[in-house]
Amino acid sequence: MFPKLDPLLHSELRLAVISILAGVDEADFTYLKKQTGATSGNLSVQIDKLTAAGYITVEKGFKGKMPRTTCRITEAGQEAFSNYVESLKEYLK
Amino acid sequence: MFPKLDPLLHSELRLAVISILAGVDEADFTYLKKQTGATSGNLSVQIDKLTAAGYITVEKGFKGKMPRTTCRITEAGQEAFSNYVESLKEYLK
DNA sequence: TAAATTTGGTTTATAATGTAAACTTGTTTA
DNA sequence: TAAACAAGTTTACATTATAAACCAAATTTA
Repeated sequence: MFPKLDPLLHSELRLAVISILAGVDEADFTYLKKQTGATSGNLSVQIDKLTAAGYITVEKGFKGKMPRTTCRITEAGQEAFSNYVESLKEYLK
Repeated sequence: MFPKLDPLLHSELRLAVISILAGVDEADFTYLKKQTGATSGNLSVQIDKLTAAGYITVEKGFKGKMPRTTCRITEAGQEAFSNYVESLKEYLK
């Protein structure tokens, strides 16, 4: 009856990050931080977890002289997100 | 942009419990356990939390000689649930 | 140009949470 | 009457989330 919810996505901040990334080509750390209102530390940790799960990829580079961390959702991430949404619907109706 | 999700409802088991209770007049412990597939311990703890939050009420009685715990959702619980659903939608689109 | 501040993060320590295992109390069955 | 079962509760542990502290490089300010 109630499907299991992917614990990696069932987290407020990680869900917000995936939700943002699902809608754009890429987003950098600073942008994600602004949009989510998260602290840097929390965001950093959650990005690591999503990366470890293979849901996003992280590319580190520079924008001028300043470091820049760019995130993208992967195919696996897109699928996990859509599965999560479908599962969640069972709980909301 | 991303509304805060009620942490009391953003939990797989508590959400399942509220989801069930939102759709029925009342449900007892055993029924909730079967429907959710949770262990008794986990269910007991989560019911306590929902009760402490005022989202459900618990009535203890007997069915014959056996103890029976009956749960109902409160007005506050109904409202919290519907708020939660609305908030969550912001994350899913 | 040296000191202070800001940017863009990471690491780590702690608090909060979730969960299973163990326990309790009473009942039914062999 | 002993063993098994029902209906939970308590407790201990593992996981998770989060903030605070930290770091390095760049930028601004005095």
